[in-house]
Amino acid sequence: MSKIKVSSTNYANKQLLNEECNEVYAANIIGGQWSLAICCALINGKMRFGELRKILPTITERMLTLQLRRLEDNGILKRTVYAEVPPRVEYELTGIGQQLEPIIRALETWGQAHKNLHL
Amino acid sequence: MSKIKVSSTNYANKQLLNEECNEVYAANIIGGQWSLAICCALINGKMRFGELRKILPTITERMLTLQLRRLEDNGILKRTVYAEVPPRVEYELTGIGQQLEPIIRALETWGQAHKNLHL
DNA sequence: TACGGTACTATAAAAAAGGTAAGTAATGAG
DNA sequence: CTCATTACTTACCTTTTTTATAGTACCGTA
Repeated sequence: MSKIKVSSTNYANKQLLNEECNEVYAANIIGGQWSLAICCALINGKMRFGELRKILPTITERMLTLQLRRLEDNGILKRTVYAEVPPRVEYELTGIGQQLEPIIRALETWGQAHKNLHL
Repeated sequence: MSKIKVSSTNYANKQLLNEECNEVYAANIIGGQWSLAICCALINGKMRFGELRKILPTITERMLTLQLRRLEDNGILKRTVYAEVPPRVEYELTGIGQQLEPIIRALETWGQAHKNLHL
């Protein structure tokens, strides 16, 4: 995750799919390696950066920051900075972010069913 | 998409998430650039390779093949080869593949809502 | 014999995503 | 003054995903 190259075929293809298929558009928004896990963690309420890091023990700080920024840019979560030292930053789902919950639950159920099939 | 390096941290992280979160596991299965679009196309019934290619005009044959193989390996779709010349191959969703439909619809609705917010 | 249609495969390269390691700022505690 | 704490940032590197381009087998038709 970093800068995208707007001149690439890949970029053009993504744009095209995003325009034509809202489900692909949605999948792209929640589609980073850690995005869904982060959303899932925030379903139960706000959390600090460090708490998220504990819940996702193997994520690097860089990745956590990047994914949080992307989710924030996409309006999925809200970031609140408290002017304290040491700093305190809280993350919480926005309205549209909370509307992901039924989708997450459905994916969870489907994933479980799929796993059972492939035992 | 090709061989994965089982010794990479990335691979380990994915495995871990897949084990712990069924929703992430599910997202990984339907999470290629074209996978959802392919599933979507197949919701209305079986299709041939060439038909899929027409629906996704900018996909390369290689990508279409790779994604179809992956979906097949994951039991999302079934591939039927007819011993004819020129060859004919049909793809259709399996049972678990069809169970994706409500999820796709939900993603579609959510995607639309999200787009409206960001106009 | 050359050609067309279908569903691929092989190889290489580009682009995107993810990981490693180190550093930063501000402040209060010791 | 030094250290610990928190939430990052930066530069660089590896892995994974996607794209580009060319080529294959088969057989019936012209």
